[in-house]
Amino acid sequence: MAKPSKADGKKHVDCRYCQACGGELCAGFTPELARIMASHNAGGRKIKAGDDLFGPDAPSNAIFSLVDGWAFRYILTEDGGRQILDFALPGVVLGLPVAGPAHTFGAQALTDCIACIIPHAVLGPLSQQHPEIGLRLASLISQDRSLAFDHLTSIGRQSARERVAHLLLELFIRCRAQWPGCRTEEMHLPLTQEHIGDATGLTFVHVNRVLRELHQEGIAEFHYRRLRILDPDKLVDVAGTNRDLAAAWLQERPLGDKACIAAQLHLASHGMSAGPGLPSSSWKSRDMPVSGAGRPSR
Amino acid sequence: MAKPSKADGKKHVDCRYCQACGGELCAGFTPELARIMASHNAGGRKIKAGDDLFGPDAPSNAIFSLVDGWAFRYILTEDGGRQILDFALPGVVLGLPVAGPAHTFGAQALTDCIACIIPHAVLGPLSQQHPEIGLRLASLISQDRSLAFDHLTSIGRQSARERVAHLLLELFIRCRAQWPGCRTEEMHLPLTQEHIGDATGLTFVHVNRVLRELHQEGIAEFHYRRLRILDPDKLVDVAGTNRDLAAAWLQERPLGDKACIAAQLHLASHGMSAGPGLPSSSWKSRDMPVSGAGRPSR
DNA sequence: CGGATACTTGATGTCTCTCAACTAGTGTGG
DNA sequence: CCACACTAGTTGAGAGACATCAAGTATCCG
Repeated sequence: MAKPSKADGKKHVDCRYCQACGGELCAGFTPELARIMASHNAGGRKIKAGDDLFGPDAPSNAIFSLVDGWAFRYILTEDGGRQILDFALPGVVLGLPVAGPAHTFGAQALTDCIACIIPHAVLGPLSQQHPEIGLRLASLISQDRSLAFDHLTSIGRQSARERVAHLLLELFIRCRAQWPGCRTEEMHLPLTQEHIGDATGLTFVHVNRVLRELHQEGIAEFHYRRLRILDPDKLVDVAGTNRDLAAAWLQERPLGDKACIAAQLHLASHGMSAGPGLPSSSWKSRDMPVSGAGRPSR
Repeated sequence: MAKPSKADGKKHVDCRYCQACGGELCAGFTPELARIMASHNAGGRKIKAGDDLFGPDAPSNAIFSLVDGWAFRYILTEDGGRQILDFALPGVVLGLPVAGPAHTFGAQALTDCIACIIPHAVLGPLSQQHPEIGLRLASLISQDRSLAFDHLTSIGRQSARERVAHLLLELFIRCRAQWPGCRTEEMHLPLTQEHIGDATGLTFVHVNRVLRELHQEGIAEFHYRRLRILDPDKLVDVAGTNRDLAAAWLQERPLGDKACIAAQLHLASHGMSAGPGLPSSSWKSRDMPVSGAGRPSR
């Protein structure tokens, strides 16, 4: 994935191999436009797990399209707390232009990452020639916003138990949408319980207790970066997720009702992928793309 | 404001009188483009206080630019709860295109409202001819997102006291940015304590207790839809707001530091407006634009 | 294998919710 | 201009969810 084009020293990411192009920034663009986007790519930067893609006070001057790896966006509070705003899977576009001169949030890599960087400066002229870019950006930010609204509702109106279930389900569904070839109910989730706490507005101690509960009840298990969905139906139930939100997560693939989500998960666990399945050997390399931390075990 | 152009029966809003054009959708557009936008306006719809501009399950097929009045976006949870996502002042654009076919949220009028409606169907072709529209939309949604991120952080990481102070401060600052002529520390805020609760993830009972506290401590007072900032500095302090967020609220008008916010508020209370002040008689009509509920008293 | 990180568990405290009754303010219709 | 009904706000008591503090154990990774 994201093989460097031509020479290794050359920093351009070859969009033909860019996972990000599957679903996000360049999706649906003509090959010509995709090529143009690639030519404006300032570099396929590698970011190590734990490092910031950009800090909370960094100027907002470029688009980061996450080609490979996991990341999250966060805000630091004045009293030393951290709120995780959302998690970013490959294909997600971070660091979109904002109103002010700087972001109010930062983005940090959870695993080693590769990001495709397009300076804002080229966006204006580029979108003049290719108007679809503006609308594409609007659509991407709109997805961010939907997710943010969803988290807001979860944190504001759900119990700890529901919030944690909600987050696990969200990440599981997004993962499956991202890697359709992955046909297992067990996945690598490069988070700590502290990340879950910071995303759900809880302490990691309490997250731990909630996870124990969910495990004891046979609903889901999360332990040292491995997530197992034990009972999809119950999980959907506890998460209190409505079908619309799930549909939004699945991006352009609306579901009929809640049962459908569970059905999807069942399909997953029973190895009956909906789309044309990838060879089973390939899920590993796609699910755990780049980092050492991304390895299932060793 | 928003006088119907030409005949009263004709539904078009004359953009020359549209407050919304001051800061949002059409801001910075050439007069020609503004005229084109106006010509695509499907009608200046009036919505009564308490009615939905669009419901949570309504198809997402048009842009609602709020010309006059207050509104809020919300999500209803499965267990009958409501989460208010954000409040919309005149100029805000609601109902932007989303990824899926329907919104996952609804929008409800707090006061009588006038909205300018532009069908999504015309956006594609229009943005082909006028590429700046796409980027403008992206920028507007990005502002939504910033606000959502901010609320997320407040709900996830602040105490009840801080959350309420934070919301009051946000609304106060946004109001002042909206109506620069308004030079008083007392304003009309068409909310109930229940709205505040639903926005901050608290019960209205607890909101009430927090408001009593803030009042007793001489920080702020909110009572029957009137907000009074008693001590701007303390309020900023309690809200735990950092300058970046405040700058984002003030849209394109970044502040130096926290003291600046307080300074702004002081200016407000002392009648020293920064910009070219409006005649003092005009603030009333601008602050309480349309509705009966919007009247200071009678 | 050893240090560092992540996870686990218990005891205790507190913030916020729930339930319930009551009061104040608003707006309508006479 | 007043009375009434309705909505919004107020207050108290008690319970529960979650945080905090503190000490331990498991897992990872070099």
